Amino acid sequence: MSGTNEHPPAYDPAIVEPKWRRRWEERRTNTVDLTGAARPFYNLMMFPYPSAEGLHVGNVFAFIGSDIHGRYRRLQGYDVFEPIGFDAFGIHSENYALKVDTHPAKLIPRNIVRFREQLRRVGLMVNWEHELSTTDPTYYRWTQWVFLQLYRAGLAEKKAAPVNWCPECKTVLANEQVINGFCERHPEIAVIQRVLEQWFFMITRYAERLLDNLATLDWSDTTRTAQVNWIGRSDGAELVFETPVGEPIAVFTTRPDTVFGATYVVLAPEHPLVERLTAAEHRSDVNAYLRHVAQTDLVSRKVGGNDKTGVFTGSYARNPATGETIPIWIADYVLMEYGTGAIMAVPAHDERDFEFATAFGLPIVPVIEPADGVSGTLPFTDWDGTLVNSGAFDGLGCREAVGAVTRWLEERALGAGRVQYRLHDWCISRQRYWGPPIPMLYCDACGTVPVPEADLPVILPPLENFRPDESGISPLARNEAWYRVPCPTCGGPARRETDVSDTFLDSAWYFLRYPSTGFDDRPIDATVTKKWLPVNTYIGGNEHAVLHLMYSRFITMVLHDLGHLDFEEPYRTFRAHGMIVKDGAKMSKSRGNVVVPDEYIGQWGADTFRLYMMFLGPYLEGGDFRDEGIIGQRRFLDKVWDLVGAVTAGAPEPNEAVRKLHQTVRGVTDDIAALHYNTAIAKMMEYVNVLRGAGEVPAALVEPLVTMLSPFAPHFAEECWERLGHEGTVFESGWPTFDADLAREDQVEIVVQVNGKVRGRVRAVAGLPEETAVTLAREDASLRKFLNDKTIRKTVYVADRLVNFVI
RNA sequence: GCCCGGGUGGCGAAACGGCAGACGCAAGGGACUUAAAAUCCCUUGGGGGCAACCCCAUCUGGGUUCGAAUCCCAGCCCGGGCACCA
Repeated sequence: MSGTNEHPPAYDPAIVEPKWRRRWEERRTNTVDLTGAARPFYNLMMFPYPSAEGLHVGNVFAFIGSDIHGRYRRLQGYDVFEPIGFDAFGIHSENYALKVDTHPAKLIPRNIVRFREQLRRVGLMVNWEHELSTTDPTYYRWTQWVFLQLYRAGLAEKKAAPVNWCPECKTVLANEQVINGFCERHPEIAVIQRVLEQWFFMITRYAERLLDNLATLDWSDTTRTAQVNWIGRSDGAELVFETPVGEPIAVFTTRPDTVFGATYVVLAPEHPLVERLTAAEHRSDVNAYLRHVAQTDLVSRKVGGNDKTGVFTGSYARNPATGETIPIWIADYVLMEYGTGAIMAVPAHDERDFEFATAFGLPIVPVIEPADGVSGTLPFTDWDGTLVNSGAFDGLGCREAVGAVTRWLEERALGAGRVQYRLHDWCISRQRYWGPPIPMLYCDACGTVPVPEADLPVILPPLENFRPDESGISPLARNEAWYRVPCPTCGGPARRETDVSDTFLDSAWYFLRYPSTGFDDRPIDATVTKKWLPVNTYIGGNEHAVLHLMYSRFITMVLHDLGHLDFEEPYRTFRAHGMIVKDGAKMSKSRGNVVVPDEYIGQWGADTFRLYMMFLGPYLEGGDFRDEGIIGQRRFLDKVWDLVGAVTAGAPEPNEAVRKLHQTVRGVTDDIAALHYNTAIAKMMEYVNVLRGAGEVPAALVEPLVTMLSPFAPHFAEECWERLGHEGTVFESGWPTFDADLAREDQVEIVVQVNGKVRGRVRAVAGLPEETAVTLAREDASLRKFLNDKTIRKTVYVADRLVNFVI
C-alpha cells in the first residue's frame, strides 16, 4: 500500500460526509438519554411545513444557525436535546393538494420523506428518535386533548362571527388570502363577508398576563415589541350615553378628556342596538346601508383612511358630560370586535371622526386648545393641550383631565376607567378538511358535549372529495357515516362537529410533545417534562413573532393553570434570526425565486454550504441569497485540512501563534454565544492565516481550532479529529478555554492624534502608565509639524490605544 | 398612516464613541505549468505627490463630543409587519 511519495488524501466531502452520518447513526451520537441526562439543554428550532417544493435555503439557514447553537452547548458539556418534526396539517397543504389533484394523505408522507432526506444531508444534530408529525393520530389525539382542556377550563366558546367568503371558490378565506378585497385565486372576484358559527379560544382573558410576563423573558427585542404591539393595551374609560329605548350605549374611549366635544355617537353595523334605535322613517336607508356593508369583505373594510360611509338612525343619545342630545349614526369605520362596538365621536380631536363629520355635515366643537396657545388646525389630536368649552374642567391639561373627567362621570354612574386590548379571541374553527377534527358533539337532548378523552383521537376520516363547497360547511359534513354517532352521555342520536382546528393549534404545543413522544397513553409525561422544559433556547423567524409565539405562550399558561405543567412560559430564551431573501424579495413560489439547497450541498458538501450560509451575513439580520463566494469556504476547509495533515508532535513554544489561538478562542466563544456566526468564522480564518505563516504547527494549536469549527462543519471536524489520532466524536472534546494572559498583546501601537486626526503612531509596551505614553507620543517625530510651538490645551489618553492632543 | 429593521469599497460585510473597510468574493499583476485548472505571492475606496506624506470618503442636512459609521434631531431611500383599534 504505502508508496514512497505518499501524499495525504485531499479533502473530499463526498466521502467524509456520508461516513460520519453513518457513524452518528450507528453510534447514536446525536441521541441524548432523556431520563439520565445530567445537564439537560433543550435546543428548539421551528419545525417546517413539509411543502412540495422541499426545504429552501431560508429554512436551512434557520436550522443551521440553531444547530450550531445546539452543538456549541453540547461542547460546553450540556446534554442537548435537538428534535425536529413536521407541521403537516393546514390550508397550505390542502390548497396545494387541490391544485395538483392529489389527496394530502398521499402527498404529505411523500413530502416528509423528501424533507427527512434533505435535513439529514444538512448534518443537523437532530435526535430522530423523537420525530413527530402533526398529522399523525398519535399526535393529533393530544391536540384534541388540548382543545378539551380549554373547553373544560371554560376557555373555548362557540359563537357567530363574520368570515371572508369568496363566491367563486365558494369557501371561507383566511385574512391572508384576501388581497385588497379580492380573492387571491380570483383577482376579479370581490370577497364578501358571511356570518358563521365558530369555536373561539378566549385568549383575551390572558392578555394582561401575556403582556406582563414579556418583561421577564430573555427574548429578542424585536419579537417582544411585536407582541406588545399585538396585544395593544389601551388605557381609557367606558362612558355611558343614554338613549330613548332604555338601554344606553356604552362607548370605549382613550380620551375621556374630550367628552365635552362628542357631537354624535356611532354604532358598528353589527351592534345589537342598531335594530331598536332605527326610527321607522329611516328604516329603509339603514337596511340599504347594512346590505352594502355585508357586500364588503372584512379586509377592505378595514383598509382605510379614505371614504367614510354611514347612515343616520333617526335616534338621539345624551352626552353624559354636556347633557345635550346628539345624533346616533351607523358607520362601518366602527368595528364591532374592538371596545364596545360603539364610539363617541369627537370630530375636533380625532382624524376619523373629523372626516366623517365633514362628509355628513355634523357639528365640530373644539374642546382642547393646543399648548402653544396657537389655535392649530383641526383635528388637533395631541395630548399637550388644555381643556376649553368643558365646564368646570376648563384649563386642565389633557392628561390630568382624563382622570378628573372619568372620576366625575363615575360618581354619577355614567362612566368608569377601563383597559382595552387589541388582541382578539382566537378563532380556531376551519371549515376545511386537512386538520384535526374538533372533538365536540351536538346531541339533541344534551346539547354540546365534549368527546370523552378516552375516545380520542377523533380520526380524520378518509374523504375522496375534500373540496370545500358553497355551503360554508366543512367537507366532513358530507360524510354522514362519520358524523352520526351516539351521544356519549345519553346514548341518543348526536352529530360530530365537522369543522377542523386551526394549524396554529397543532404548533402551539409541539415542543411539549417532543420529549414525551415515547408515551402513547399521555400527552406530556410529568417526569421527562420536568427535566427538559421549559425550552432553553428557541431560535426562529420573526414571521412567527406574534401568532405562533403568542398562541404557544397562551396554551402553556392554560395547561399550567390546569395543573398539567409547572411553568407558565414555554421558552426561556428566544432569538429571531434574519430572513434570507432573493433579489431583495421574500422567497415564494408565486415569485418564482425559491432557491433549494440540494444542488449546492451536492456540489460542495453540507459543511462548506453550512459555513457559507453562516458567512453570508449576520445571522440575526439575514440577507440576500447569492452563490458567489462559496469557494472561499471550501478554500478555508482545505487549508484547515492541510494543517491537520501536517501537525507536529510536542508542545507549542509561546509565540505569536499561541497568542492568536487564545485570542481566537476568546473571540469565537463570544461570537457564537451572541449568534454572531459570520465574525466567528472570520476569526477562525484569521487564525488559520497566522498558522500557515508559522512554520511547524504542533497538534495542540490545531485541535482547539477543529473543535471550534465543529459546530459549523461537523462532518469535516469529525474527520479531522480522527486524523489527529482521536477516537470517538469531536463533540465530546469539550469547548476550548483561553488564558487571558496568553491572549494579551505585549506590544501595542498607540495612535497619536492632533485634534482628532491621526498624525502618527508609536509602538510601545502594553500597559504603559498614562504619563509615559503621553510623553512618548509627544516626542514622535511625525507630530512636530502639527504641534510645533502651539500650546496643548488638553490631552486625551485611551490606554494602549490612542493619545489625542487638542491644540 | 403606524410599528420594527436596514443604508459603509466592484460585491457580501467588519468596526466597547477611539487607526473606517477585519474576513471573504471578484478583479488586475506575477510565480508554477507545454497549456488550462488548482495552488502560491503581490496590488486593489477615490484623488494628489518621485517620495515620506497630504486631502476627500460610512444615504442627506444639522447637533453633541477632544474625537461620530456608531449618540441626538430632521429628512430621503430600501425591506418586513400591522392596518379606520376609538
